[in-house]
Amino acid sequence: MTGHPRPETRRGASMADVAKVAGVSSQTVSRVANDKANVDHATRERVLEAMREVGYQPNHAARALRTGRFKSIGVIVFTLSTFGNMRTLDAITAAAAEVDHTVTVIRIPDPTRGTVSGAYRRLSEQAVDGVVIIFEAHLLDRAEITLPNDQPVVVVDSNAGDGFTVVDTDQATGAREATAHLLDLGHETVWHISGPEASFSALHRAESWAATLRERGITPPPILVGDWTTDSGYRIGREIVARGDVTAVFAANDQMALGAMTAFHEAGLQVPGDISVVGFDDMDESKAFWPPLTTVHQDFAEVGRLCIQSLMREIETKTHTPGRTLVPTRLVVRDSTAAPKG
Amino acid sequence: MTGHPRPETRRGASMADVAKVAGVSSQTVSRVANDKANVDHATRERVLEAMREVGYQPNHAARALRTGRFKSIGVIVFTLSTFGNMRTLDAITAAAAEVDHTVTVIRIPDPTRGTVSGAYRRLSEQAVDGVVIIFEAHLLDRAEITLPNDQPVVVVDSNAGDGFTVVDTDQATGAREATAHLLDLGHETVWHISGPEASFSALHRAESWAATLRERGITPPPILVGDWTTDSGYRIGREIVARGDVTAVFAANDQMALGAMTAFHEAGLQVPGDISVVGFDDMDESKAFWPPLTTVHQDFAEVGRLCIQSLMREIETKTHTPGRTLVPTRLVVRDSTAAPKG
DNA sequence: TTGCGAGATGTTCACGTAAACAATTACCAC
DNA sequence: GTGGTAATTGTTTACGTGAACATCTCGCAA
Repeated sequence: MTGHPRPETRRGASMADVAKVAGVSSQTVSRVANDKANVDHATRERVLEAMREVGYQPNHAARALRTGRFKSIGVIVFTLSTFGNMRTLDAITAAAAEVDHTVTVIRIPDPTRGTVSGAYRRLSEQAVDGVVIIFEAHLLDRAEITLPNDQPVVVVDSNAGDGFTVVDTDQATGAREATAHLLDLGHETVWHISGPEASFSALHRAESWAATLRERGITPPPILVGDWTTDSGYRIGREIVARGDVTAVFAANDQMALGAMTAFHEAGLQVPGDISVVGFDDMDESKAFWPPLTTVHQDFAEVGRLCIQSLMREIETKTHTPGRTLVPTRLVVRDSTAAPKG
Repeated sequence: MTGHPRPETRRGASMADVAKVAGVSSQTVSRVANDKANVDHATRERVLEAMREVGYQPNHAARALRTGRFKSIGVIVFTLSTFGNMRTLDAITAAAAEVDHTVTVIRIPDPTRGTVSGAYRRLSEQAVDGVVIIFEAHLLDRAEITLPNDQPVVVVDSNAGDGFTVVDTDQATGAREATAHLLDLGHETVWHISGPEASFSALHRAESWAATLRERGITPPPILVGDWTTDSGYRIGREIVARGDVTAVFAANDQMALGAMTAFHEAGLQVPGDISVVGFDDMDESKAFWPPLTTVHQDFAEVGRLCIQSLMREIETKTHTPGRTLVPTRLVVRDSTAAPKG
C-alpha cells in the first residue's frame, strides 16, 4: 500500500484559462457559465468546448466571495441518533437539494451553555446562507440563540420563544389523543414514561398528558422519567411491573415503549390483555413490534420541507417572519391497546 | 405575521474595519485571527477588543479562496433512512468536528447512472476538501466514480474496486459467524433473507452465508430477497411459515429479522423454540425485541472515524493510498437462537 | 452616406483574505 | 557609538469571480 503523489495539485482551470483557449475574455466565459443571454451561439459553443478541454470547474469560494451567497444551509443538531432528528435531517437534505442548496451539518456534542455558544461561533464562520436548529433542549434562551450577522434561522422542536421562526409537529395534540384513547378504552388512569427533563419535546408531551387527565378530573400519577432509550424504557417497565396496579402506559417515544413491553413480557404480562401501551413517533419498526404498537405518527418529512421553505423565503426576501408552524400528528391505533380487564 | 425588513444586510465587518478601529494594519488583524506568533501582547489584545467592538466574523469564502482549503468534507449518500448510514454519518460528523471540519451532505435521490453522474458534477462544484461516498450500490464502475480535480475520496460499503480507499465493516466474517452459529446449534440448514440485489452489502452477506453452508457440505436453499424493510421481512416471514420446514433463518438486517419474527408469532410459532432467527446490524432496539435478537454487531462509529482519518491523511499529504480497511464485526448472541427441537 | 440602436464582447475593479516581502523598532555585544 | 539581529508591524499582491461600465460591430432607416 504505497502512496504515490497526486499529479500536482493544479488548482483546477480558471475562467481565465478557459478564456485563453476559447480566445475570448474571461467575462464572456462567466456569462456562459451562468447561462446569461447576450452570448452569440457560436461563441457559447466555443467556450463550452474550451471548458471541456481544460476541465473547467467553477470555484465555489470565489463565486461565494463575489456574490455573498453560498447555496448552503447549516443544520445544527445535538444528535443524529434519534429517529426524529434523522428523519428531519433527511427531509431537509432532500428539500434543500430541490432548491439547489447543500446542507452542512454541525453536531453539538453536548447541549450545555458553553458548547452551544461555541457551536454558534463556529457556525457563524461557516459558509451558509441560513440555519436550521434542531435542538430539543428547552434551556436555550433568547440571548444564547441570537446569531451574529442576522443570519436567517428556523428552529425545530424547541420552545425558542417569540422572535423565532419555529416549525414543529403538533405534539400537544398527539399526546392528548394518545392519552384520551387509553381513557376512552376505559382505563382509570394513564401512566407516563417521559423523555429527559431537559428536552422540550418531553416536557411538552408530559404537560399535554397531564392536562388531558386533569380535564377528566383525574390526578396524574407521578411521571416516570426516561431518556428516550430502549434501555430506560425497560428499566421503567420493570418498575411498573413491580407496582402491579398499572393498566395503561403512554410512553413519550416508541423505543421506550418497546423497552417497557419487553419488561412486561418478561414478567408474564400480556400486552394489551393485562396492560395497554401507546408510543410516540411511529418508527418504521413499530408496526412489527410484538404486539404492533399503537403510537402517534409524526410527519417529519413535512417538517423538513417546511423548514427549508421558510428559510429560503427569509433568505430571498431578506425579511424575518417569526411564527410557529405546526405539522399535524395522528394517532395510529394498532394492537398494543385494549380495554382493561374486568 | 408581518415580515419586517432586516436591518440592511451589512456584509459583516471585515479585517480592514477591525484594523481601522484598532489602529493597525489588516495584516496584523489577520495574524491575530489566525493565532500566529509574532504579535505583541498589547497589540493582540487591542485587536481582539476591536473585533468584539465591530462584531468581526471571518469571511469563510475569502479565506477559502485564499488558502484553497474549505475545511469541509462532502458526504455523498443514497439514503439516510438506514440504521447503518445514519450511524456512519453521525460518526463522520463527530470525527470531522474534531479536526475542525464541517460535513456537507449530498443526498442522491436515486442511484441510477444519470443521477450519480449529476451528483458528482454537483459535488465537484462544492466547497469540500475531500469526499466520503456511502453508497451501497455495487453498480458503480471505475469511470463513473472518478471525480474531477483529483479530489480525495473514501468509499464506504461498496465494491468500488481497486484504486479506491475503502472502509467497511467485515461483513463476510459477520455473516459467516451468524450462519455457523446456527449450524453449530444443530440446525440442518439455514435460510437467508437478503437485502435488495442492487446492494453490495446484501450480496456480500449472502455470498458469505452460502459459502459457509457449502463448506459444510450443505447446498444453500434459495435466497429470499427482501429490501431491508420490516415489511419485506414480514412478507418473507409468512412465506417461511407457509413452507413449514424451516428451523433457522439468517436475515441480512435486524429490521427484516423483526418483520419475520412478527410473522412467526402471528402463526403461533415460538422463537427460538420452533425457529431460530439471527439479524445483522445490532440496532439499539434489537436487544428489546421479543425475544431479544441474536445479531451481528457493526461498529459504525469506528467506520466513520477511519473514513475521516484516511481522508485527512490524503488531503494533507496530497497522496493517494488505495486499499481496503475492514472494521471487525462480532456476533452478539441473545435469545432468538436455540437448538432445533427434537 | 450618415447616424443610431441593439446586441455582443472586452476592460476594470472589488469582494476579504493571507502569503511574500519590506520596513521599522528595540536591544545587545563590541 | 556602531553594527547586527530578532521581533514586530506594514505594504503589496493575487486568489477567481461577476457587476458595472466601456467599446465594438452590424444592420437599417433617414
